Amino acid sequence: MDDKRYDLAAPDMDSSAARLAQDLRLLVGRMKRRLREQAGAGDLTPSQTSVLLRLEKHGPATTSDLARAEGMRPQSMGAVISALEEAGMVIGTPDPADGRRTILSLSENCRNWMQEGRAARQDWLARTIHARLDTEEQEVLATALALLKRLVDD
Amino acid sequence: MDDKRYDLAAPDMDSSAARLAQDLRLLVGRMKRRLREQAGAGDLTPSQTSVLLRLEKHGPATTSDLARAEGMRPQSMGAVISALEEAGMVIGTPDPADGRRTILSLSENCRNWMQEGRAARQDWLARTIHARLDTEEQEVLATALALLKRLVDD
DNA sequence: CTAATATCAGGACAACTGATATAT
DNA sequence: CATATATCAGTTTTCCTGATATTA
Repeated sequence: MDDKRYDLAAPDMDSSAARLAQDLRLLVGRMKRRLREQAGAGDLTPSQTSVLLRLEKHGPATTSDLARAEGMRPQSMGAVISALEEAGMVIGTPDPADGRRTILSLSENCRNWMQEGRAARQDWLARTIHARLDTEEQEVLATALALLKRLVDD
Repeated sequence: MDDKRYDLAAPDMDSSAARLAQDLRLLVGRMKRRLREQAGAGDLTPSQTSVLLRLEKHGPATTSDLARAEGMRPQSMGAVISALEEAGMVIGTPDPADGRRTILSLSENCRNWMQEGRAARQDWLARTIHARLDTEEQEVLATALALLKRLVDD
């Protein structure tokens, strides 16, 4: 049914997947840079933001839990956590039931910070989505994100 | 309280924007890692792939042109180009009309390589989109990508 | 002289791998 | 002993900033 090859060099052929791939690749690169740009101005890095929102949503977790959830190595997540602990956003307490584990949870300061909306105001991406996309467009984005998850979740 | 999952982080902002932002941030991180993963031994990096596809689509360009198009600094693009020149994929010739410029174009080898479909077969992302998303879903993705461009272009 | 192009040099960041100590 | 957690140390990648030479 599909004897067509994925031939990027033939513009006359229906290669919407290839075009989508290129657009997506470009978008990921730009988004990555944009997020990092914003991180310098007092914001948190994307990884840090993601961790805080995850802890807020799902409750306390260990470094390994978070690494699995974000799809990165425990060592890499360890560095993210260290930065958050240093910033006083996250507190680690030993698990009484398992001496290997350290349970990470949001600090009181961090909760206040979030409740005051400072997290949201400093969240460039959320701010921009809110400002630039209307409700209907946000729905399209939500649908597309679900599709994109299929691509990266193996 | 569980109903206020997202409200904690954004009491004065549309909660769906915050959730979308988190999902998108997570996706970008995972996609970035996925793309790098796939760039194995003889494969190209995402930036390199993007440059080749752009040259193929829009014709010869200078380092600065490409940097502008991809949203990065000329120095950064210079490194990408150097790698592609080293790999024999891209050739630079001086602009006779402007001594500052070097016009970059695809090498004969690179064109053959693309026409043989090897570029596409090595394009994990295009392959995966084709395999995992049907036509309708690809349209949703295309629409969403247009929206996302609005967020990063500015 | 000012602006654009390209490149050299050095740095920051976020991920990686490998090795190790400790607890289950 | 085998497995899981966490961390230390070093590396890689990809982008960045700053400075400089050259040409328009």
